[in-house]
Amino acid sequence: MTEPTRPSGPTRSSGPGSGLPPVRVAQEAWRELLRTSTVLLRDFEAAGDFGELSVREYDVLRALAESGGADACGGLRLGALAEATYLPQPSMSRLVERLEGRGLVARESSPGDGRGTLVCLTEAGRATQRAVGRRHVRSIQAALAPLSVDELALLTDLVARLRAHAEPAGAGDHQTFERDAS
Amino acid sequence: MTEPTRPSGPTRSSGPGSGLPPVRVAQEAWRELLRTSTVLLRDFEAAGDFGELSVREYDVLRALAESGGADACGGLRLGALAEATYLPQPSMSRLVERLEGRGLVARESSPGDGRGTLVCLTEAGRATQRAVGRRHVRSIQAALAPLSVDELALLTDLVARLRAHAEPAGAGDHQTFERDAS
DNA sequence: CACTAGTCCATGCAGATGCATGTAAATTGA
DNA sequence: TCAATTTACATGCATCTGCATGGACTAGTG
Repeated sequence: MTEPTRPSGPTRSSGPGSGLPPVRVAQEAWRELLRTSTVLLRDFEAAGDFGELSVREYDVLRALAESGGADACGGLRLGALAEATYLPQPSMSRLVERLEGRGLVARESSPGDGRGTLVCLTEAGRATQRAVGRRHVRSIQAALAPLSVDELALLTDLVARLRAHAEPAGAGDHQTFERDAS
Repeated sequence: MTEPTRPSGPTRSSGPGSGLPPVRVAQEAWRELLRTSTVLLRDFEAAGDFGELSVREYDVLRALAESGGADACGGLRLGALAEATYLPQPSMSRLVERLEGRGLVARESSPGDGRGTLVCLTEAGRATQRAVGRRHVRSIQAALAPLSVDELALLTDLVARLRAHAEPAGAGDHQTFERDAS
């Protein structure tokens, strides 16, 4: 919604400039970016992509699944999980607690550091993550179908440049690591 | 994070094709889109853009400010507000209740329909919205500075096309109106 | 006009969220 | 080696959220 005032909305901007004040261009871009990600995420949830999981819960399972997985457990420390999902540490603590209660992850004391907690996927957790992941991937492809592969690559490049320039992460606390990296 | 399998990350895609499987291109685009909007929003909050307001509260004040404003009150019905901000109606009811308690909005029975509630900005609410809005606009411009005006217009166009294709809104309930404008 | 159905918003209640803080383990320094 | 500091999680507590439901009002039908 919004931006109805100008019938010739900015959406049609194909040529440079597009004729509206530069100040507005940035606002427009941010609003559309935020709204689109909100709406798509809402649709994914409504479509049942995540089954019995919340988006955040799925995010945690996925982060664990992507995290090496080679070791005996291949899990992640709680702090790393919190960072990876941009969630405050206490929230992650509770979230993991609930996932553990449902048998999707296991907590074990971090080897070498008695303070740390290593969070690992159980087999059930891995299976759930895979099932949800498959559904979700299909939804994503359907949702992004309006753009060509080249356009998608371009979009990715544009937003990646924005994110790279954003607050260098962990401004609050924690050490700031960028694991892996796409 | 993510996409560990392929060392040559997709981020470098500048030319067409970019050489990675089309399936992955969509996933990459969605993840980067979601992460970027999340991180930027987080930064805006951390920077204090919204002052004493939560993002959702600001969103409500802005929706009201943009809604005509010509009439005696120029407010919006509660349902319209809920739709405009993609919030469930009961949540909006509570949110408005709190904003009213803080003197930022006023509720009055909708004229012509005894069921409806018209939500209006108070003078304090309008002033707050303007102050926050000014700060926020500056933050937005700073955050989007890495992209040229043309690139921003392009980005807006790409995401707008995605959103246009998404679930046609009001899939749940309510009528779906597009009132006014920024 | 009575009656059923539909719309709009508020509320009960259970669960999720996050800030401030507490506890345990590791690190530093004398 | 031991106190002081720092790091890593966990927990108390006060909201905030949202689903299911309720209450008030309007619209549609005979």
